[in-house]
Amino acid sequence: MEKYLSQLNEAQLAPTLQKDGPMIVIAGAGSGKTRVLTFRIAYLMSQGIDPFNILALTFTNKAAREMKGRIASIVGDSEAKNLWMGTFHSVFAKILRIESDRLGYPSNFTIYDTQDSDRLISSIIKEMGLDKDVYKYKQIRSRISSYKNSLITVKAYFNNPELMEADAAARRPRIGEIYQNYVERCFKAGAMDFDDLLLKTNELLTRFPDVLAKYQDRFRYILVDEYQDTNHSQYLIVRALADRFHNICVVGDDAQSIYAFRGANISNILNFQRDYDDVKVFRLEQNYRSTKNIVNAANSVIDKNQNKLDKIVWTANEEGPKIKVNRLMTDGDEGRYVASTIFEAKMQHQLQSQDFAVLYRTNAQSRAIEDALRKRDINYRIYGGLSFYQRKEIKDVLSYLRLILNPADEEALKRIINFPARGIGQTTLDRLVVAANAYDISIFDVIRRIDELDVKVNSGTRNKLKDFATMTESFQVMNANANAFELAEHVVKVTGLIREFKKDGTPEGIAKMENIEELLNGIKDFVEGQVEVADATASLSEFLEDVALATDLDSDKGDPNHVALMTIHLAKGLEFPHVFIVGMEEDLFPSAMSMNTRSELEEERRLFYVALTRAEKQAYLTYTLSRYRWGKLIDAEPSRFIEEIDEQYLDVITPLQEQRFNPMLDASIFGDIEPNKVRFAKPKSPKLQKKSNQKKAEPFKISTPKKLKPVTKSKGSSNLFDGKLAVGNIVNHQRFGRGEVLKIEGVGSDLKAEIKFKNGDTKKLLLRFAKLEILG
DNA sequence: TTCAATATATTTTTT
DNA sequence: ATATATTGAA
Repeated sequence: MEKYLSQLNEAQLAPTLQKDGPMIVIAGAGSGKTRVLTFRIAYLMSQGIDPFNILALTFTNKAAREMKGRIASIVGDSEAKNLWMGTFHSVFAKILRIESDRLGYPSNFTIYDTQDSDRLISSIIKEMGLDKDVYKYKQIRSRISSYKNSLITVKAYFNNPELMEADAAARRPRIGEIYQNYVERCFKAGAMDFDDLLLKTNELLTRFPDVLAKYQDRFRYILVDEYQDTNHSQYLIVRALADRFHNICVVGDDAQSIYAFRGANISNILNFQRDYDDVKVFRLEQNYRSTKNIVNAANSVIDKNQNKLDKIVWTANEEGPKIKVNRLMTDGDEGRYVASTIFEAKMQHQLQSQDFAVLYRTNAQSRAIEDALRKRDINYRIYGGLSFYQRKEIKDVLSYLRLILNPADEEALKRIINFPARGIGQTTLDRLVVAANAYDISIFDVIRRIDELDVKVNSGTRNKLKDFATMTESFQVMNANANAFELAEHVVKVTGLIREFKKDGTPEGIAKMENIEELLNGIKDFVEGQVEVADATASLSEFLEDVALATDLDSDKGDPNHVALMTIHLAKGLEFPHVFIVGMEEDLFPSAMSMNTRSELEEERRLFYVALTRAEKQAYLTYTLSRYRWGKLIDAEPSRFIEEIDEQYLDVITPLQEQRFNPMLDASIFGDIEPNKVRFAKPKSPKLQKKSNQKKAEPFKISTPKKLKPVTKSKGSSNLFDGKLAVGNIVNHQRFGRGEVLKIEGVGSDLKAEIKFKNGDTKKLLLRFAKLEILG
């Protein structure tokens, strides 16, 4: 153990050796917090703490796996195996299965994913005869989710006039009823959604003191990673479990809190010290990951946030190159720029694909990057997005398996009762649902007992339904004797799923076939890794649980030497030598939907902070002048976050690159500029200059060479330094509208104008970025 | 009931 | 642009 502890610095050592009592570790980006957690657990065990008594909650299953592996290498496999380690969802799903009968759930309850929830909510809205344009299922789902995460049960909802009034005021007075129906239907289907896994755990611990006592006694030492991203429901679970021994260690960084949108409550970490007496506070402020340039640049950004804990992240690493900022014409160019830069960097610096990551705000942005990388023959992998297990064909197979385990699972049944087509259409299904609700039994039970119930279906359909039930029951029989792989293989054959995709013959159909094969292989691997599980049913149920809670990050398939493409959210906790952050544009990053309140904007800024601090050696920022969104070419403006970085850390690249990546540079831009349509540019550095009148340009028209003038030449007359803009001018801004110039200040690239807009807002705009039009 | 054509929404992030 | 949902004809 000593040998390992010597790897830690003083700041890391202190929390590692703090054995008992409540403690918080405020850990800056790249400061080695995972190390501290790992060694602390190993240290606890070396001090004689039984691994059965340690609970470690992580943000992803992958993080848990890796940490467990590292602990195993210190204390040995057999000991490490007994640790309780995983995400909140996976750990408490396991506990809920053990204690399910207390809550009236079957132990093999289904876990509904978001799609299942959406479908159920949609059908409830339909059954209730509500207008689906008023009651949008996604909004309802997120509403229900936030109720659950705040522990507002249906009963609590109806006891809370404020909530009901708020929903009524939003012209959706029947949300409560939808909520109630949704909860009842989930219960009837023996299903829990993601939020239920936490909510029901809370219910379990509150309603049954003996259960609480049991787990309090078991989990004598609790560690929570990424504490800044816990929601209220998770907070209460942790507090309840830690209430007896107070051996609670939370680790996190308020500057990296990026999940408020799904209920994470940053005050959990900000207020931790109030929750317990004698909280020991540790700070890890030395960054081991990134260069000085990156650390300082990130600090200069996060400094703009008001709501934060005091912390100074610093590094002893080398200065490193500046952050490269590059402007491109379109998202296609952006992709090509990224691909070429990676290509060249690999050549010049002997780097590998795995040394690079491309991070973006939204999944939709991966497309252009992907295309460019593929053209350059650079290995890449897209993380997140539509995960493997969410693909239609995979969900269909899984639905059959789910139905075998839990015949009450309504969403699984609805998915596959007529796929492959067996003549059971919507009308029939609607009648079955009505009957199921009327008799208060599951749809599957309606089908099984169709002859004794009053259901209006003709005899042909009746037989088809019976065939379906018989088939499913035969699978159930098989499940008792076969392992999950044998069963899945059998199901895929007997149901005709394989045949369905084979006869398709299209490339898509073939891809689906391959996906199903991959799924079967995955099940096979899983079964082989589970040899010690004697009960075959257990293996299927565990597989389904793993699948339901799996993150795309968790699987490590394929060639590991690839460029990683992912959203910034997914990149949290990861690091790469070279990181591209693309789409640095207003309305995209920060997202148009997150600019309404200060706290939303601060979360976006934290997100940018997370993105920057992923980079070890070199960060690149790119933005475009226009980008395809909703299939249309939309003008873009550089993100405010670029100008929030202290300029000394930036290296703005010349727009000459533009011509290289897009020879179709539109030359007409400055030709048809209207006399008083003037734009302003940073005078000494034309690099960040933004052209106006993008809409008039025809990006796909190939210009004649003589029109291909360097961008910098034409700008003379439109340059601010010609003294065109003065205090008192009336200007028009693309987004803020008309306004009056109150003040001009700053020099060089810092030249700013304070403008009072007609909506009453006064804003200070950096002229290098602002797209202004002088009206008089 | 099924298939094909048309309409509609989607793009904020995820366990 | 694309995927899904809805509608209408066979």
